[in-house]
Amino acid sequence: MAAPEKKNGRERMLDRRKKIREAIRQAAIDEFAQKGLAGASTQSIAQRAGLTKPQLHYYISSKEELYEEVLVHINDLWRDIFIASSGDTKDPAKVIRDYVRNKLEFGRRHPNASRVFSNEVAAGGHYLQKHWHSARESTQVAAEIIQSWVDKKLIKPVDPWLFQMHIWAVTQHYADYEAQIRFMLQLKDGEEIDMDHVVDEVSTLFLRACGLK
Amino acid sequence: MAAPEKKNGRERMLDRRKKIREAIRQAAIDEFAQKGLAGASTQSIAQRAGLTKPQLHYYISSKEELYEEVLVHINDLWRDIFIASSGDTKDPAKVIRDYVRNKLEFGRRHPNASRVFSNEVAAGGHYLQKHWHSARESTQVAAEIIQSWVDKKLIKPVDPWLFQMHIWAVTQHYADYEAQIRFMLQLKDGEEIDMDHVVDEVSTLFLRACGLK
DNA sequence: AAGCAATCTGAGCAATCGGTCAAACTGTTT
DNA sequence: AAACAGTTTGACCGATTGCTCAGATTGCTT
Repeated sequence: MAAPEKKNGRERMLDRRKKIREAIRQAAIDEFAQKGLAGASTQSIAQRAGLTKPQLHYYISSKEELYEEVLVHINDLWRDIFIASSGDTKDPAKVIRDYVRNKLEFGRRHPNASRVFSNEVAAGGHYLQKHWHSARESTQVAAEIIQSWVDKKLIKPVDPWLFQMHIWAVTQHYADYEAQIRFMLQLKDGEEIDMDHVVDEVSTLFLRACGLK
Repeated sequence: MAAPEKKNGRERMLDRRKKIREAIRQAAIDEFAQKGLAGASTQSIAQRAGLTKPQLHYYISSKEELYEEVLVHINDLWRDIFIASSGDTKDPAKVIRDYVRNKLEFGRRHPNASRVFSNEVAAGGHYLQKHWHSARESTQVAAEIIQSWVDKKLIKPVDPWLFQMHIWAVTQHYADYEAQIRFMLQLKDGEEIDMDHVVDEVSTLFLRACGLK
C-alpha cells in the first residue's frame, strides 16, 4: 500500500496554487493583449481567471508586477526559438527557413502573448529592460553566425543586425496584425490563412535577400 | 481702407476653433499612442492640449468619437504617401526604393500617429472598417502593378499581396519599435539611427527578393 | 476534536473614470 | 448699452479604478 500516487495534503495544496497562478497568467495575457497595461483592469483579469477581485489580489501583489511577471514569462517562451537555438549552423538556408517557420508557428500558437510583447516593446520596453540582456546574448550570437556566413561568402553581404530584425519584423507581423492580413487576402469569416504558403513566401523573401535562391 | 487682411469677428472665431481642434487631435494622438484607447483618459488629453476637461468635452462628443476621428485623420495622411509614391510605374526598382524611403520617412516624422494606427490594426481594426475600402483600393492597384511586373518578367515571381505586406511590415517596424532597434544597434542615449543605412538595407532586401539586385 | 495555516469573501477605501450642467464670462454685432 | 452666440468654468453625477482588511471558511495535521 502507501501508493506513491496518493499525494499528501501539502502537495495537493501546492498543485492547486500552481494551477491558479497559471490561470491568472493566461487571463492576464489575454486582458493585456486586448487593453494594454493602462487599460487592463484587475476586475476583468480576475473574471477571466474565474476568481473574485480580492481573491486575485491574494495571489498577486499589484497589476504592474503581474504585468512584469507576464512579460518575463513570454520572454522565456521566446528564448527557445531564437536563431541561435538551431543546432547546425553550417547550412544558412536551413537555419533561416527553420527560424522563419518556428517563429511563424509560435505566433500562431501564442497570438496574445505575442501581442503583449510587441505592445510593450512599442511602448518603449521599460518593463523589459532588466531582462533584455538575455535577449541581447541571443541576438549577439545570431549576428556572429550571420557575419561568419558573409565572411565565408556563403551568403551575399547583409547587415547582420538589421537582417535579423527584418525577419523578426515580418514574422511578427503575421502574429500581431491578423486583421490586416485577413483584409489584404480578402478572407471570409471562416477561412483560414494558408500558412504553408506564407512560410514559403517569407522564406523565399529572406533567402533571395542573401542570395540563396 | 477696409484692408482685407483685417479679419472680421466670425473669421477669427473660426480660426481659433480650428487651432484648438488641431491641438486636441495632436494631444489625442500622443495619448492614444502611449495608453491605447482603453487606457487613454480625456482628462489627460485635455491637459496635453492645454484645456480643462469640460472644455475638451465642449469640442468633442466622446472619447470614442475622438479616437475614430484621429484614425481617419491618420488614414488620410497615409493616403497622401501612397499617391505621392506612385509616379512612373515602369521602373520597379525605382518604385520600390521610393516607396521604402517614403514610408520610412513618414514613420520618422509621425511616430505617434504611426503607433496609434498599428495598435488599432493589431486590435482588430474595428474602428477602421468603415474606411478600409479606400485602403483596399490602393493595395488593389499596387497588387496589379506588381503582378504586371511579374507577367512582363521584370521581376521574379512573388505573391503581390504578401510582397506588399512584407514591405509594410518591415518599414512599419522602424516606426513602431524604436526601442528594439536602439537596443539591437546598441545606441547610446543621444545617438541617432542611421536612416540612410536603413533605407539602403531595406531597399536591398526587397530588391533582391524580386531579383532586381 | 482541537488547532492551525491557507484561502476566500463582502464591504469599503480614496482616486479616477467619462461625461453633464447651470451659471458665469467672453467678444462681436446691433 | 443692450443683445447675443460662443465659450469657459467649477461643481457634480454614477460608475469603475487598484487595492485593503477584518472576519468567515476551508482543508489538512495533530
